[in-house]
Amino acid sequence: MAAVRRSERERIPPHPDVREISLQQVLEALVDPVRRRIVGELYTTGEDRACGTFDLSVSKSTATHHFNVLREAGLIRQHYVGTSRMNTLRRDEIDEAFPGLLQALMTRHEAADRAVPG
Amino acid sequence: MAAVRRSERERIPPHPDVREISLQQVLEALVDPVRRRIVGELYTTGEDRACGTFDLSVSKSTATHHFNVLREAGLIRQHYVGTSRMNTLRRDEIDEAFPGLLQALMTRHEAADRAVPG
DNA sequence: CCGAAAGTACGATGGATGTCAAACTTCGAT
DNA sequence: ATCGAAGTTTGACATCCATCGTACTTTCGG
Repeated sequence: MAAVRRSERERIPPHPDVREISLQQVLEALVDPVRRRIVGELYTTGEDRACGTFDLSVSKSTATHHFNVLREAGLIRQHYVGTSRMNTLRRDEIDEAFPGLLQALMTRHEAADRAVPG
Repeated sequence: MAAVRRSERERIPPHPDVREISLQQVLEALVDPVRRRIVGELYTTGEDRACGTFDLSVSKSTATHHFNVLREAGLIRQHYVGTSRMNTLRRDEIDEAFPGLLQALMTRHEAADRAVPG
């Protein structure tokens, strides 16, 4: 018997509900430059992206950690496609919980160095 | 005039220019609940406040540390009045550098626990 | 079935950083 | 001149967290 075929639900840890998202956790997630870059890329492209398609300067295990933090903070939604874990920005829900926050953080600022990486 | 009367300028460390304020530093400053509370009180009251008038749950030396971080991040301006160090929110300048950020962070959110403390 | 690809899990580690107490400085008031 | 109030400075400490390497799991293609 081949390996037990787990459903996607079982492979992906749970996502928090919109009502459970706390500002504290969102800020702790977005204060890290690597995580802000991830969200920035999702924000500008507006499409789902596999973990491996991001231009991150960290190892794979560290990247996994960052995606976990983002998911637990309620910022992204994850689902599997084959061996690839796809990531979606929960834009509408975040906007509902914290109006204007994402836009304020993701807008490219003149003086600010790394607001949104390309 | 016995003692050398130092000017206020000499007693207070320098403040960064608006153009030098970085989003990274602002986020690192505002991710701490104590510092976000300080900014929150300044934001809602809109008046200068001495360090001692804040309802913080930390020691004096820790409070000093937090005010320093906020000043170095460009979020507050400080000046002496007697032995009291007064703190002003640099609201206009922050709004210019990061439009909408302060409002998004300081607005009271329903589900979010401690967006703006009292 | 086998191998490669994409991630995950698990320690381990090094650097920040929030915290405090104690000693000190500065200023206003008595 | 002295005392207290307000803050600062310094040093120590504990904890958190980003990071990595290695081993492991799952899936897809041949």
